[in-house]
Amino acid sequence: MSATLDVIQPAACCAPLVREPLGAAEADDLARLMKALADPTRLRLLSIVAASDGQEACVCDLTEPIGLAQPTISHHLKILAGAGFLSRSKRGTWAYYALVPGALERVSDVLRG
Amino acid sequence: MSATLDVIQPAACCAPLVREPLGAAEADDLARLMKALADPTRLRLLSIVAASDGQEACVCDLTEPIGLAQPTISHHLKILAGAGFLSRSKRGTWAYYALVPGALERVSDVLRG
DNA sequence: GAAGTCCATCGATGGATGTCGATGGACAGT
DNA sequence: ACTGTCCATCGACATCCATCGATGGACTTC
Repeated sequence: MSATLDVIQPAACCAPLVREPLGAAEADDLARLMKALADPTRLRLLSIVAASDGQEACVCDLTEPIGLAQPTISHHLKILAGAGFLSRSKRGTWAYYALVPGALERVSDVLRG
Repeated sequence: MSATLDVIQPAACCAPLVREPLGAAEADDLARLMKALADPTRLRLLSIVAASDGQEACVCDLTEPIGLAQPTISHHLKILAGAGFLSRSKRGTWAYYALVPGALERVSDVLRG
């Protein structure tokens, strides 16, 4: 099986959604992006990263405020990165996750007319 | 148990998300809204309704273009209505689902800075 | 009232998903 | 080398969820 969620989508997707009916393939792509955002833990992770200095944070800064086990945090961060909302860069022992500029805005645009 | 998804949320929710860290309760509310949008069938239903005349459509018009069984369509429509994105009004034998004005825009606003 | 259409609910089922403990690799400091 | 910290992967488990067939209520038309 191997997940296949490592394929990074550019995090745009489709037409405005309320203009004309979505095709099945477009709906699939958009739903995959929305699924990444449809979890309270991931939303909190996104907002913490976004509010951090330079809009990035290392995993060690994220584990405690969320209050879940470290593997769980890693799991959610991987999903957010796989959907194109976060980018990962390792510096020394630490892994820093940063907000990808424009990714959230592109999803936001699809939701408006 | 009894579902408890019939409690209709006003479909707004919280602060801009990238300004300051979301609290656990706010994240829960927002995630519930995003979950309703995180399914390809529901996204297609929303877009068909939005593109229809008067931004409303009856179930009979939705079953065929989606290509799923009628109970499945009803199930998804109930979820969208429960999240405040659609409203239901019965006229004669038909049940019409209409887009709730501003509901999608409010979610869209949370995603922007 | 009988027959037919529209639709919601119910029960069942297979698959996806969130969570964790255990483990191991990579790196820094002693 | 040894120890300790940071983090990703793995395997397991419990729960949620999308889908369907069957059923029944509500309404229209004959």
